Amino acid sequence: MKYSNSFLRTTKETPKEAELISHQYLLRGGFIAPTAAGIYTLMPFGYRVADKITKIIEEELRAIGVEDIRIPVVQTARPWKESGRYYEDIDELWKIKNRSDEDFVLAMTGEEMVADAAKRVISSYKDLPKLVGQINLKVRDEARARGGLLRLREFMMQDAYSLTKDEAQLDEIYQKFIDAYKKIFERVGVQTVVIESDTGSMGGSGAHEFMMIAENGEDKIVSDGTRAVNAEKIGISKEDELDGAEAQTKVKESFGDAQVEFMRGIEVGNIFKLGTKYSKPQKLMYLDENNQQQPVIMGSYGIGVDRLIGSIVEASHDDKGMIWPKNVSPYLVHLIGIGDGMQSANGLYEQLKDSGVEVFYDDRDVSPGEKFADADLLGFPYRITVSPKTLAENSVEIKVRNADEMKLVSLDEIVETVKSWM
RNA sequence: CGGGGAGUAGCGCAGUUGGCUAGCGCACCGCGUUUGGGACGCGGGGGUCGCAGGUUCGAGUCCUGUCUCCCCGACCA
Repeated sequence: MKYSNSFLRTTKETPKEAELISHQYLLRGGFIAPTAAGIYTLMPFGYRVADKITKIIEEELRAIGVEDIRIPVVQTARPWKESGRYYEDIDELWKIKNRSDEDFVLAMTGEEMVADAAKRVISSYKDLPKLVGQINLKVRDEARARGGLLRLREFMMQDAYSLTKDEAQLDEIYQKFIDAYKKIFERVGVQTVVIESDTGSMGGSGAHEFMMIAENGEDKIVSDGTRAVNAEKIGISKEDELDGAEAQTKVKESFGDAQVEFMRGIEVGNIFKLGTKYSKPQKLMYLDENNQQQPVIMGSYGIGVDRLIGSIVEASHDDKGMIWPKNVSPYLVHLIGIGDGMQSANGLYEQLKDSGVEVFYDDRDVSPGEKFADADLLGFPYRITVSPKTLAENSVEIKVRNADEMKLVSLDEIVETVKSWM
């Protein structure tokens, strides 16, 4: 893509609404366009990152046997009334009506819909286990959206569901998801820890969260080095309570005399052992080996895709801009032409494109400084500069975004060199 | 939902005790000069000052109401 053709405008100044560095850079780099609190239009670069994350997630989940489905974003309230959650006064649940005054809810999660659909499929223990999932919009009427992409009212989320006959089968699948999630976060370049968490309004017998440790994360984590829990789970919620006697007692109950430390984190994934919380009231049953009706045991597994984008930037940036991990960067190469180097840059752009390289080409007639500043802000892994200076050596200059050195590579070898990065 | 802050051009901001044609920087358009770290000159375009009502000869400025956005907290599948 050429800069001059792209739906892109970067800004030098930081929009005043942005406090967090990820929010600032994503706005300045034109990755997102705000529309309302917590609701953004994903611009081309933002879309490309989301797309890459999506593909990585799909690959890893298909590898453990998850089958793709699509759950409605506009959901009839009937199953929600069956499960009881419709009446539970969940503030985040966005309730709407159609023109005939019938009740619907927007997709806060998909448990009810999956349980409902599963009734068409499951009748015997021989039908279990089953794994289904999707990557689709979620809508939650959050009391307070914040931090750019870190807490949204509408967002893309991967949510998968397991249907099993008993706890043993659930445990086995639960562990598969933990392993798959670890691979996903590793591939997108985010370091996470798995912690024990509260089940919240999801209900069920257990839950874990994947936390990216970050100073400005919303969640508080208590860890003794071998085991970590969400502070919420052991009844600690306020920051200033952490050193208090009450908090110390709660820590002791959970950790004994072990030395603990407090950390903050961003929750990028969350998994639940739902048990029969949905299957019982919604009557999702199967017939066991002894011809007895049993409720299906469910689990659910989610990753916030948009939040992950924000988290990656929080974790990977410098004072000039973002630093995208190769696997999720909008483009691999940021090509810059300077002065009389433009002609050759045009040619190189076509060559790279023809070779299947994801290359973004700054073909604008603006000063070199502006192009370099944009390249730093946008943060693609490799910058290639073609200028009279490099052409005098019959070469181009390569700079890796997260390293200081630059080096010259001859024009004859540059395409092959770039291909070796793919 | 409680507390705090803010709405003036796409973005960042100024606008005195109410006063004349509402300004500045960036961005944008035209011409020219520039070309390795956000260049320069000259000339331009763009505003119902969040919205509604009120006070006044006169409101961006004062009063009332209302909407929206941001930050802290509560909450958080």
